[in-house]
Amino acid sequence: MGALSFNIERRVPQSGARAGTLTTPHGVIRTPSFAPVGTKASVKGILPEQLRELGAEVVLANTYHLYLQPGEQVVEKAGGLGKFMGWDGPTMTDSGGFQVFSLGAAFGKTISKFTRSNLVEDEPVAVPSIYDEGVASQHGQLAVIDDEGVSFTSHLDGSLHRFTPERSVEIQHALGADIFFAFDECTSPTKPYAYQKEAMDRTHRWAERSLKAHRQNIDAAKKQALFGIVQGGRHEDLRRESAREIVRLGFDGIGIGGSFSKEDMRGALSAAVGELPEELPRHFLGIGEPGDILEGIAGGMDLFDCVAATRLGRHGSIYTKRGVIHLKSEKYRSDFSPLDSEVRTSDVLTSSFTRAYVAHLLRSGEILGATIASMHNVGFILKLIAGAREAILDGRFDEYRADFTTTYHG
RNA sequence: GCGUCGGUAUCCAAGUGGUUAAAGGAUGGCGGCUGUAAACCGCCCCGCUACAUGCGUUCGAAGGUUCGAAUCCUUCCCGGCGCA
Repeated sequence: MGALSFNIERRVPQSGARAGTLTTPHGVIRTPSFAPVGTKASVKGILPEQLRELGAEVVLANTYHLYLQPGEQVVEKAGGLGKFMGWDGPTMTDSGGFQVFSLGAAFGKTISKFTRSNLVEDEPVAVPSIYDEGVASQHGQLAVIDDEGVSFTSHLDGSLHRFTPERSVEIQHALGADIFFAFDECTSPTKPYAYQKEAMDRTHRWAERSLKAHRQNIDAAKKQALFGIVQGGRHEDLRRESAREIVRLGFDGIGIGGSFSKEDMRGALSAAVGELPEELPRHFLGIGEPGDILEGIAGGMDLFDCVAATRLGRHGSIYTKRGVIHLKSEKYRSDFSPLDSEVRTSDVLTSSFTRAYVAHLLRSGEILGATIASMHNVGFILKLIAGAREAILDGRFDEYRADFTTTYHG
């Protein structure tokens, strides 16, 4: 089944890195590849045409967000996600599983995709007043999990909603992305082992139900590919078990999910990847920062997505060959050098702007500042990953990675 | 000239006798952000410092009343408005 064909062109034996092509109904993705995140059918601040020019080959949107607004029927009527947003290339949708985490266990906490090294829950953080009187305050979060699915309180208006694996598949069929993900539970790394195991088992049951729901829709199954998500937190035994189970179920591809601390990422990844067959495409969900992407590639991952590039840019931080710099910092006020003098991100799009100019735009609230910085960052990541692909094909990935990490400090 | 309202920290702006170095914004400084609750969030922002329930200096200026004043009184300076 499935509408995907994955072809690995070259492997780097020692590191596990590989380069290939993933063919979807809407075009080819040359892997390893990075999908800019367009949660609400918009990569914030960047036009689809510009994304293409920056080198993007696939974008990822979100089920929870599009279900709430504008509603999946609207996207379906528009002709699917790609048509709706004016992007004619391959698309992906995430299942809403991450929102189970960010609106649930992580709600009002400082934990996120990554946590600080000490895996102790931080003090709750102030949440916007809109939630004060909603259902949320009764249990301190906007998502509550049971074995069947998850009940959500909309972060927009407080209304109550429910996702099950079947419902998530149904919505994602309507959204119509080339690749979509099974509804999973992303756990907080602060939860104990027993809970990680419980949540992982639940994710496996949900995975099976997702697959079943997907296969029942013959039309959708012909056009769309479904990826299962490996969980298991930071525990390598659970990661192995999860990977085996997800592989056994027979998905079109594998996503590696979870929230962990920096130190755990490598171990969790390699434990999972060790159980994966070569021929399935592997997506590292929510990763990442430049160094993490290279580590993921070295660990055998093919696909990445991350909000960091756009969010950091919008917030005033940009990637440079030396690391992230905070453009709004005083020292760039009169810095008329290019955003990154050492890396040509996209020659025509952002390279002509100076740090001082973009800093000015950002400071003064001009939306063009967010756009330029976001484009710069997305271009930086896409360039980094395209370079990695070339390096793999040329058999010099290790040098490429070493070269990058010795100068990049982030 | 007369009347009237007003002059508060970088800016805007609360406060009108007593936990007041002085609410709240904004600007500014620093930090954070990894399947987007995020064009957002946190900390700092009179000076000095041993960064503390410390010292010093502040609310147009100068005097005064009071145990105590940004807050009350007097005069002066500056600004808005009205009338001549």
